[in-house]
Amino acid sequence: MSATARFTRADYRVDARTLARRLLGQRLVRTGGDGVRMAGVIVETEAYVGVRDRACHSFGGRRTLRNQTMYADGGTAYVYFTYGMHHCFNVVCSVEGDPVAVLIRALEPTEGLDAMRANRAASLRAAKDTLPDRLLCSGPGRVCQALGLSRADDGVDMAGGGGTGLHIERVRSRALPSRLVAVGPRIGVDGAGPPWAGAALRFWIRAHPGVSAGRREG
DNA sequence: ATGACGATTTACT
DNA sequence: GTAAATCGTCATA
Repeated sequence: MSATARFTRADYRVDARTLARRLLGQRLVRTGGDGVRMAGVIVETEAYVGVRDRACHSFGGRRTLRNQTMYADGGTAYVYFTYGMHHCFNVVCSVEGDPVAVLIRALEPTEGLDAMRANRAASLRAAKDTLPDRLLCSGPGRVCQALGLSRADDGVDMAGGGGTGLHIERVRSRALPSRLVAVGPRIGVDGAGPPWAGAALRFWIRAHPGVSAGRREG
């Protein structure tokens, strides 16, 4: 079997904007505790550029129990809990001590769809086994739910050789052509105010149906 | 000890 | 379109 190239430590040690752009079209792979492999192509990301970014958890050098993983080395998973019911999954980038990360907002699911559907349907009031593919991973909370990511995965090393159960596979050596990539303001950060609320730090594959609800234009 | 607040999603009028 | 759901974390007292 041919070894699929994984993103390495060096690949992750770049700035958030660069990584957010480069992750589009690459494959996120999650192996659950039961050995079930789930995967999807990353179709929407957001860059959180660090201490100067008012929308970023590490703004002003803030360092707490919740966000300390942002200060880890590039290639570390940062998973946090919000709104009392949802998790969000980020990939820490840059180097240790520089609290920068990329939020994974949406995937196009490609492997383990049954497991994802089971994970997602579990929380829906009307348990539907007919949940359409496009609703499996089209939003940051949905991504975590589908892949079974929680705070237990916070701090996991995605770049190490060992089977941490979470890594990114390089399915294209070149970045997506820019004509296929749309750029716009991040979602849900209005409270940060200008210029950060409106900064063009969200990246997505133009017109892709997997992008989070109502946000694929641009 | 207490109060306010989410990098969201779902359900409902 | 709007509003409810729901709770860990953090800042303030």
